Amino acid sequence: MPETIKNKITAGLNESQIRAVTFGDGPLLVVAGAGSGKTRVITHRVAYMVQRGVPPGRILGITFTNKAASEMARRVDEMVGAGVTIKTFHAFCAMLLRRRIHHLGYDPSFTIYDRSDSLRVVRRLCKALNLDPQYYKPGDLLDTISSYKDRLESPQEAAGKAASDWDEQAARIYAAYEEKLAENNALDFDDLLLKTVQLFREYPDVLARSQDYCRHLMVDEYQDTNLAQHVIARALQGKHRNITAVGDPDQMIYTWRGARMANIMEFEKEFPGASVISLERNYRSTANILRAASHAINFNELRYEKNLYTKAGEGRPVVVAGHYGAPEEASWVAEKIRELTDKNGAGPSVGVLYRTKYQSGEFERVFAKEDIPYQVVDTTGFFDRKAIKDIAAYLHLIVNPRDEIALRRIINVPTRGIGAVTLDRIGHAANQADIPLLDAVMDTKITGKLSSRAAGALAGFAALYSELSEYSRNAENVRDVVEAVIERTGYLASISGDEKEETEELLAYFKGFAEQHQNQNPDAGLTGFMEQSVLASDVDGWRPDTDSVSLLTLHSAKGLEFDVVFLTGVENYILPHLRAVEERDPGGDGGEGLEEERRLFHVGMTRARKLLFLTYASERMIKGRFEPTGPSRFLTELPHEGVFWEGLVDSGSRRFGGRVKKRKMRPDSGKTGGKRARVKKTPKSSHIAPGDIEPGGKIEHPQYGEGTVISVNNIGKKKQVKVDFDSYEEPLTILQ
DNA sequence: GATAATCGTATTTTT
DNA sequence: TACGATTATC
Repeated sequence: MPETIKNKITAGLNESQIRAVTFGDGPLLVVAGAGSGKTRVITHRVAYMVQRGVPPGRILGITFTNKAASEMARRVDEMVGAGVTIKTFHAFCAMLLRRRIHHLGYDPSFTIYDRSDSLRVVRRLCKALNLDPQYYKPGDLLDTISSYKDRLESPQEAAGKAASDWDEQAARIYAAYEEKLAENNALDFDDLLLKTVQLFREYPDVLARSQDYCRHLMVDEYQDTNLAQHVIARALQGKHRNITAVGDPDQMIYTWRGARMANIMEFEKEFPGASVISLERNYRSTANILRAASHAINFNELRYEKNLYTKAGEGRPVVVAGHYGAPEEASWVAEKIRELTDKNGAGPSVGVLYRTKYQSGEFERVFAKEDIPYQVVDTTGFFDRKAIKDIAAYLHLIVNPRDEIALRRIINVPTRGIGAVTLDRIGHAANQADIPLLDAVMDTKITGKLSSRAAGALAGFAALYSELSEYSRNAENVRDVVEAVIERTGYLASISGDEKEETEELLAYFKGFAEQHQNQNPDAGLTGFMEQSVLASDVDGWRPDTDSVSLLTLHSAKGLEFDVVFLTGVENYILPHLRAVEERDPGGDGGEGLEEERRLFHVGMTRARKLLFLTYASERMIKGRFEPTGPSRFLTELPHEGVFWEGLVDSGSRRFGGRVKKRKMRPDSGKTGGKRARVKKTPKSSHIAPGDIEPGGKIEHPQYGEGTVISVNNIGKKKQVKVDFDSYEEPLTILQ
């Protein structure tokens, strides 16, 4: 290739980035640390391939979220023009299945069920099998089913492995669930992957065609792939053996959704002859932030050794700040944000990160009071709203008349006098005749046997359905169909009171979305639109902005960056989250669960460009009770250099650095937990009594008593002092 | 069939 | 504490 083109593609890249971008054929793993410019590497690598003569249509890029897919598509289009396929695993599989799933006995108009649809199926099955929903919780059963499917395990295998009654019932529900979905001509999210694997395994010609198109496969966020996705990736590259997997084991935070560390850790074994390139230069954070984050993640055993470095300056120290409770923590954060924005009119982008969603409440309260603009990154998508799901159910039913879940959802919405009893009878009749529920509803021979009132109501619905379905067949575009459904069902008229306005807005938005989709995908039709609606949950496309503070969980912060990050609630029980640790290492010191929590901590820290604040409180309201929490063990894993401790440490710190003690149970408390002692309010001063402070010297602290100074660090006007107090196992670092 | 009362539960959430 | 989901009641 001519040097000039090569130069254009590699301009501004560092050496390992260039190696990754210009790597030739064969399997390649790019281990891309946080902030190492991996999106750049991927887009430039695609451009490089195109320059080398690979037709864009033969390059397939896979990402994890729609947001990532559209962002990457945009950047690739900019560099090489359109033509490269960039999709999520699920969208890619859906596309393939629409064309090929007839082999497996499904109709190409299949519905994709989201979690709430699946949950309805499971609930119905539990009821049918008379399972106690208190013990056999539908949500838990569904999670279990889903993880079987992630691992490509059939109901039979699940039954074989069952080690308890609960497992056996779960396997039974799994089998029934699969049957029900097939009956409904529906696939859940896992099926999109699973059926693709099945298709590849059973129909070599289908696989061969896909392989032919896949001269180069690029998979981003490989650390978060589950087994099914890994198998698909392996199958796709089977012919040309060109796979570029990009990921960072230190950012694997989705084990609970089936992510499998082995996929990336054993990449070289899975793809023989693979090369590995590490991107270690960080372009995002200051040296202090990067040092703190690297130091912390180094406590993990299960990782690729990486040595992140930056050429950025030291920056300001990472600040660790303790508070009495969550309200104080929130006020402190608000105060800091005020300081940051007061100084230089245009404020930095600020992210407030927390482990659990409920922690957002305290910040919202304080920010509202203090007039700090904020936005909570809310993951409850637009398509989860009831009104949208209702209208969508009509649309699903039009596309796929066998979709019983959709039918049951809307047959009496708006209310039209079709109650549970009527539905039950129709259901039985449909079962007897072995026909889809909708066919029974539409069959006057069947409905005629019911009371005339019920028969009339059903006839009304049947007429409505025929009308809508007829309309849809002849309609020019999707927006019109959506509008027709809203109008002719009289949906809005049935909503009363204060919800009306909101519903109106939602539905208007839905129409707008349909119109937009129509313009962008003129040929996709109603089926394509419905698929998009289910798969794209982040339609409203949130992005960080500098006009307001972003409040978000650590999980949703992945892939984002902010000038200033407040990583809050870095506490025992919260940041290594108690359940995450106990669930996966009962009675132990943490194990894999702890390592994943530590990765989460690391992900949070590495979101920061310039300033990083880590905050904790001594107690926190959990499940309606005040629980003593105190500084997280992760805080003891920070380096001494470049970390500034502020406003420390009260009685919660007794566990500082130590393992989490089992709390005493009251003898009479039947359930888990028991009553916990309330933390006494302690004075918040952490200053050491005056006197000479130097290494080796003895000091007396008003709260911690006597101790020996280990080291002194001058930071600005203050001193950071590490002290070995007689009453604590681990040395504490305090600020003077 | 709609509303009120009660119950149970609270980690993370994309596709 | 606070919310959603299920159940009880009219």
